[in-house]
Amino acid sequence: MAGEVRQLDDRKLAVLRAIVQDYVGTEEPVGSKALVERHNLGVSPATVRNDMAALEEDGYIHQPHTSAGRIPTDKGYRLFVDRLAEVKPMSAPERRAIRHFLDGAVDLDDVVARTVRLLAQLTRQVAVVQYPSLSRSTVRHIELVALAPAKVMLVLITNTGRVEQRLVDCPGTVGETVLADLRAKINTRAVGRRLPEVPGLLEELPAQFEAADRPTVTTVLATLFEALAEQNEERIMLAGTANLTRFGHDFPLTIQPVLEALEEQVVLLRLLGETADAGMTVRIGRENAYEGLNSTSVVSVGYGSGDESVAKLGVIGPTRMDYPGTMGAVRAVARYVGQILAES
Amino acid sequence: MAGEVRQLDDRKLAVLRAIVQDYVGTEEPVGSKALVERHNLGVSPATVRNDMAALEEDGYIHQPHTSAGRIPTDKGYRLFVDRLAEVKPMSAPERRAIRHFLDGAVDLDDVVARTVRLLAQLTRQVAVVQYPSLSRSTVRHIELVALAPAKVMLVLITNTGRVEQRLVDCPGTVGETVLADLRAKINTRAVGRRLPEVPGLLEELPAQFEAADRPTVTTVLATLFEALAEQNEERIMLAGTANLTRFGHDFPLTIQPVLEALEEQVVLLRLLGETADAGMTVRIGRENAYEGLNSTSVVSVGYGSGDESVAKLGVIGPTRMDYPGTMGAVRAVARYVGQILAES
DNA sequence: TCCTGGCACTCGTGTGTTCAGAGTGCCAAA
DNA sequence: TTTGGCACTCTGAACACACGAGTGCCAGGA
Repeated sequence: MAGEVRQLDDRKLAVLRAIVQDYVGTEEPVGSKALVERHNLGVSPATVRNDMAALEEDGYIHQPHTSAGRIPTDKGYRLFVDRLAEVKPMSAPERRAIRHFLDGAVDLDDVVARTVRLLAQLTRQVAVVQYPSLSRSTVRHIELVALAPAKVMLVLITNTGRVEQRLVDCPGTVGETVLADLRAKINTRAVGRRLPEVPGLLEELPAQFEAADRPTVTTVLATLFEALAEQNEERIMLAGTANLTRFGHDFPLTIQPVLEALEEQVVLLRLLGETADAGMTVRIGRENAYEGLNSTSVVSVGYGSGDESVAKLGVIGPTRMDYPGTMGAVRAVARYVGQILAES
Repeated sequence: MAGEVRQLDDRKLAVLRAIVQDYVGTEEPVGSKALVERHNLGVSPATVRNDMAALEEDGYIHQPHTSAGRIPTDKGYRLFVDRLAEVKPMSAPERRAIRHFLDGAVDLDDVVARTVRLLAQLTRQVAVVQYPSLSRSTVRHIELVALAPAKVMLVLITNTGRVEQRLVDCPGTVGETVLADLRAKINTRAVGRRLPEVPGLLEELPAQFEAADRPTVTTVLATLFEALAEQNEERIMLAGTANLTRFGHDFPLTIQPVLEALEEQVVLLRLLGETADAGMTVRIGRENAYEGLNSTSVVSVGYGSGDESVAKLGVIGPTRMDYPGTMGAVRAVARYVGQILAES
């Protein structure tokens, strides 16, 4: 009886669902009596108590102390998300509002900024949006500008509207004609290609220049390759940290590690990096690798201009969050951002 | 006796200084007895009590409740900052560390990112750094790139290393020769000039082109002027919000409005905007216009590559902060950032 | 076999009381 | 003008206590 993996019957699942819903709503441990009052389960409190005892034995719920109500555990939320919750679709007016808000954006920075604010507002939690990644995007244009005799500004423009610039210190003076030639040759080969492929396509380029110019060419190319490869420079935008204070006064001390985690771009990038490419990822409590986020859940999803995702976005909230609503909002926002990016 | 503006004698000032120092250190109201024990004032507690009564009557300190110690008021901190505190210079090792940390930066973004983290760490408070403003900087180069027959990418590079790009939709097809001509003419006139002067210098440019090309030229120029004038797009970087939790548990509820204020770029920009151009600005408690920051102090200062400041930076902390230390750190960091910018 | 009502038990929370300590204000004396 | 003394105030901690919510278990019934 004990320890065995028990097949939970429908009513036990219904009880768990009810517990999660009530606890998310009230933020207070929920007892058997209150449960049968608010949900018409068709059974008496005593029956529910038996089910609760079973659920607790299996680790889905937990009692803070004897004679208190029950609280879902991470495992309980996991079951809820996997089998009991439906993603709650946004209402038509909400969808219109999202659409309208994002349509006002003027450039990539603005799209990301608006997205993250929107997400924070919709979910009333902390929102995170990763800038479209370089590695999946393609080259729209590469520009070389002579700033000084031996200084060249390199500008890389991608199809997602992202611009990277690098200052190149050349070994010698750079002639304008050489620069023009190089610019033309690079663009002919690279435009429209994905960033990671570009280095391979430009390898034979130095050989086409006179020996005297080759050091310059290789220097410029080296910097370009660096810029192309620099995936870890991926930026992230954050909003809604003020919502942390709403997390409830039951664990206000835990707010500090969360704030610390949010300041570490690396942590956030890794967090989003763990998102599956397709579908939505929900990491609950201790499922998160970073221990500062052990009492939070992360809902994240990829978004992109076409079928493929070029970056991730998500929200971070207490494990006790409204999963269906949050997942609905995250999915809807990701979808619309993708559309916006595809249009521009 | 009462209500009159009283000239505070030296000992009263010493008492106020001692109160501020102790309160900042202990975060607890400070009483007369503890005061004479920790600072050798050469008088008895009773005397100090008399002085305290006078200071309270004049509004420099305040009692949370009868029979509690005294706490400095905003006015008290103001007097302390204006007349009693010396900016505490950084030690030589600290200065070296600052220098070394900032020297590692590779581009403007990195300089700002490092600066803000450094400042947050040094002061253990929330740090804010404004990107070097466009209006004070000068044009290093303006580049025009044809992306498509009727699409031009405009890139503006300033002497502070900042890059602004704009996508221009032209009324008709743009010839490469026209573009080259325009690029040359713009750069001849604009390079080295301050951004606000540039529009005036380019006004007569359309007249130098053939009638057929004028719509394109004016469109490009209009976008350029927009980019030049866009001062409110000034960006800000933030770090150290986790330090808010250290603010002390005496007003943990006030953390929310502060977080909200920090999320509003507009608020932060206005905050820094109020900084005097020369010298350091300290805004204490209710001196801050934004009411969410009524229980915080803002220490800010301008920084720049030369003599003039091109942007501001600062820290936000509880009114009960270590003013001499904070001011020293802010000043030192601003100075070194200025140097870094001047070198690059 | 499963559900239900009843009952005794546990334990956290909120309330009221007490007590010690810190700090003050005031006064008279030096 | 400073000082020591003294009575007074008030907060915060510690403690006791009652209340109530919630549980586990058991015996009886469908």
